[in-house]
Amino acid sequence: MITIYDIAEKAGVSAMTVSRVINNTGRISEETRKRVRKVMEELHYIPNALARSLVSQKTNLISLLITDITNPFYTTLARGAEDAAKKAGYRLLFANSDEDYVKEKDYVDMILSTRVDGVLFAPAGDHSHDNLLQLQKHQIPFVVLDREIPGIDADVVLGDSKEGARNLVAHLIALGHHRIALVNGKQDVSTARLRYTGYKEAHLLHGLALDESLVVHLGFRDFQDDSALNELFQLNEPPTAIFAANNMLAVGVIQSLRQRGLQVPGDISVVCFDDFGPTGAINPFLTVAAQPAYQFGQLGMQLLIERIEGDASVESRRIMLPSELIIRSSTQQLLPLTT
Amino acid sequence: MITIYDIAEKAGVSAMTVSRVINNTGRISEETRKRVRKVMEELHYIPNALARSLVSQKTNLISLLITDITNPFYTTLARGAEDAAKKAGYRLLFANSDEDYVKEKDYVDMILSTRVDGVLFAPAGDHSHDNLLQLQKHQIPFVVLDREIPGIDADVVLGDSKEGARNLVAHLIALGHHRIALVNGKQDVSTARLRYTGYKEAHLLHGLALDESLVVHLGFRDFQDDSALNELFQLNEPPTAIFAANNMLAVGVIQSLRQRGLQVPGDISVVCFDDFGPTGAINPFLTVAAQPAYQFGQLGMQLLIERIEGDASVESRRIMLPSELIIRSSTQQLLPLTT
DNA sequence: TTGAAAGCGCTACCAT
DNA sequence: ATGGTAGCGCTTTCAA
Repeated sequence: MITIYDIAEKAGVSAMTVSRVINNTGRISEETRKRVRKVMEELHYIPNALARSLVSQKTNLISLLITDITNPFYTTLARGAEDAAKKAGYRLLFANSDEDYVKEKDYVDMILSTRVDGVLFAPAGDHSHDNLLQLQKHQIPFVVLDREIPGIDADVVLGDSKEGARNLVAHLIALGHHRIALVNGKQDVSTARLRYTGYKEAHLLHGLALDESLVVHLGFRDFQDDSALNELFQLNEPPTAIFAANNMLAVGVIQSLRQRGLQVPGDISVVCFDDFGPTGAINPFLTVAAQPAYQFGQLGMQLLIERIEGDASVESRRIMLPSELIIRSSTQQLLPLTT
Repeated sequence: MITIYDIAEKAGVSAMTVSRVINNTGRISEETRKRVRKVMEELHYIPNALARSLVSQKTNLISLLITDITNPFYTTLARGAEDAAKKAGYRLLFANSDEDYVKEKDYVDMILSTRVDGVLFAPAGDHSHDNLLQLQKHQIPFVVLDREIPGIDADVVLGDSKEGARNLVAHLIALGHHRIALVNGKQDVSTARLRYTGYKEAHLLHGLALDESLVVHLGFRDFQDDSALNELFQLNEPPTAIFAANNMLAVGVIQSLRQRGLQVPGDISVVCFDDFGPTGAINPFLTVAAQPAYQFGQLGMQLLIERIEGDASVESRRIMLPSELIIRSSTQQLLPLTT
């Protein structure tokens, strides 16, 4: 491996001078600079980031932890984060927790030993608390994304889950639906709780009675089989519309409905939180509350870099991004029953 | 920051003993081991991977370079790579070249200075040659994914583009289509070339004349506007079917057809290479040649780790994964014209 | 079973 | 404008 000493020797200067040329620090004569540069190129010299980081205590690495890399919401978010990181000269260390607290903990350990400069953290849920605390204890700056964790005071970029849910359900109510099922994520996730709240608020607001038998709690990725929907359709008065609390659940719901021979929106209307990314454009079908995923990543990264490079003692910031109600063809006016 | 010296002092041993406890090397009395372990926990000690790597010359980092993180083919591939890496104790340094040779070069420089143990490299195209050579020059093991690069001798995991294309086109021909357009990626990408070859072979095989005016060369992500399709529909005998050379192009094609008021498959059939990941299940619509994306990543990572840990002088391996023809509702029998 | 010394490749600090 | 020295946190090597 070529080191600055190899360069120094061949260029007839000291290692320090080479270091200065690499970092553009201190005063170096134009002539020396050129000579050193030339030798560096001849020897195909590449600075060793490891050594550099060890002494500078700065890795220029930021860890991005997401919960599901196959979910377009998170990949779009990742692009936003990546673009912002690159612009500021940071590399991304990538991790995927799979909505699993144990995997998440493993990654936190990795992150800690890697000495990243900061972490962009999309937590699996409330129990991520301990993992976040672990970061805090070791003074690693982080920004929380998408899900708020009770008891953790940190910069956070959130979507407005309550309002988005309210709009989605209000839209269904306006179409005449009053038996609206909610297929939700687990209640240890703030977004699931808030979407539930929004769902309830919309009912309240429009004078609709709540029926808890219409609410199904799954995990945001737990739509393995559709037995969970069985109860829904065995009710005396089954739902005429379903609100899926995120895009992955919506995929499961739609598949399940298809298997049951139910047409969307003919037999039942469906809405969900989150859009489907670029490939969703192939068939813009579902009525959704679309979150600005790219901005989640971009803004989060900006906040994080400010923390890293600026005054770390600034008060925590809380950014809430609105979602956009996009009405498509999965919802329609409820037709009067011909019973 | 807590170091092994802090631990050593508090435990009343030398730093070396602490190091041995951490790494489970050498012979240590059970008593000492326990004492050291206890102090490490009390002080919340986390080994510094930087320092460790600097001396061991091993980072346990593998860089995964893909061309498009919003493409489900690559995200599914990434999951495969991640799972295999994790199993073997490697972390993933993530990079996204955006099908851009310059971005790719920037990332290669980063990779080089980071001293990763290896690179899983999905190249932008033939001109990635120089970037790959750069890795070779610095003796970084790598495995090439998805696209073969002329002049680069390395392990490579490929899909069978030629056969997949042949099957897709043969399927269309069997349905009675004989005016089949190809909307392809750029010709500096091996998969685009091979899909073109497969397209031609299918024509040949089934005694169909080739018409170059039916072939449109875009980039795999360059479907900004649909003017490219104008010529296709101004032909005397416009196509009755379109073969999009990958999933992202298919999205563009479908959108464009919709804007032109053409029904798929009623007015025109569409097929493409690559499937659409989990969210595609919401509306399994397109007839595709689906590649085993997860396996691309998993196998590639396995090959890479073998290279890193095993005998680096083993001859290059070339794995070709078949694609699966999945017939869905975007293709139908060509109806006789009623002119 | 344990420890001391040297050094991985680089930069901060103090000299000149 | 340039160089020497020390040290970042760890492991390798040799010694006890």
